[in-house]
Amino acid sequence: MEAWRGYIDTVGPLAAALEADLAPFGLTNGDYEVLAWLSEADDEQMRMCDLAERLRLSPSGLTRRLDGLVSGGLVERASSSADRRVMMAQLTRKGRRLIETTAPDHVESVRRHLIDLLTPDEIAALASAFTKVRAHLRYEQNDAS
Amino acid sequence: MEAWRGYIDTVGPLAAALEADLAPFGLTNGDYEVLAWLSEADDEQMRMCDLAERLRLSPSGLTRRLDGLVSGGLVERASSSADRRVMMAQLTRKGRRLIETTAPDHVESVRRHLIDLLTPDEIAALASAFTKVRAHLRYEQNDAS
DNA sequence: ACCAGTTAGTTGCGGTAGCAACGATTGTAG
DNA sequence: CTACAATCGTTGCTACCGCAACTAACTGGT
Repeated sequence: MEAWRGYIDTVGPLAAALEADLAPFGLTNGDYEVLAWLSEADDEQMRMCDLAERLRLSPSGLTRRLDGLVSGGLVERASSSADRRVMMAQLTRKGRRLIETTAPDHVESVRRHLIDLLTPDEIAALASAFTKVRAHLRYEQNDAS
Repeated sequence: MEAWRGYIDTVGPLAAALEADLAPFGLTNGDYEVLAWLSEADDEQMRMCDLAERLRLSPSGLTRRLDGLVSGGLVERASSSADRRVMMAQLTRKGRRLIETTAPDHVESVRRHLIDLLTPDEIAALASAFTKVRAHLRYEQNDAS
């Protein structure tokens, strides 16, 4: 049970530390995640609803997060020709440049604050543990339907 | 690095699942934590600033969180006789009853969603890992001062 | 071809939290 | 003793996010 209290006291501050490292680039953790997913997607674009699922955001949350990125010129909205309901979030050239310069720094930040502090065994245990927890959460979710 | 992505995708939903289990009692995770800390404190009361630190909340955040608990009759504000600047958050009888009935359920919820899914080795690795990360975060924080 | 049901995205609203500013009190030096 | 600094809590402001409601568009059965 002290593992639980340790978890509680670590998760928040860890996220805050990563966010602080990202601040010089003018990005929040959430913004970074958007750009990272888009940069890995085909044609550097994704449907809003797919993106929302990836980011574990509600549709409205994603709409507003994208508003910020659009006004910053990092992402563009483009309507799909195949389905006129869907809006594609499309990475701009500026957005691509920013994520490319930011990513190495962010990866280094994650290493410094987390990965490099742990033994390979601990990292494997973490990965295994979170996989199990996630599987259980998904199971419960489907169970309710 | 897939450990990291797993972490990201697990932390949020896990907190949401615990919050959902707490909802029938009319409590959020944050409210529960306030009551839990107060119930363990001497005289079931704590100074606002000490409580804010424990909860990793800013002073203003705690003020408003307490507003909610006070209007729900679970906590009272009491001024300190020793130092007229400080306000004590004091658990009420109603608050004590609620935390006493809620706590077993919450502990069971944490077990079900997390602890019982893992091997003892994994739990130990988690505890060890978070302790290291927390120590490193504190070190950096002091370094900046 | 049409209508019910589903899906996609946006908007209004409420709840929560951080920062900066403030008032009040206490501690510390000179 | 008095001035200056530090501490404690609250409030205004802003930002973020989820839910519910809404519009628009697609889908499937008849």
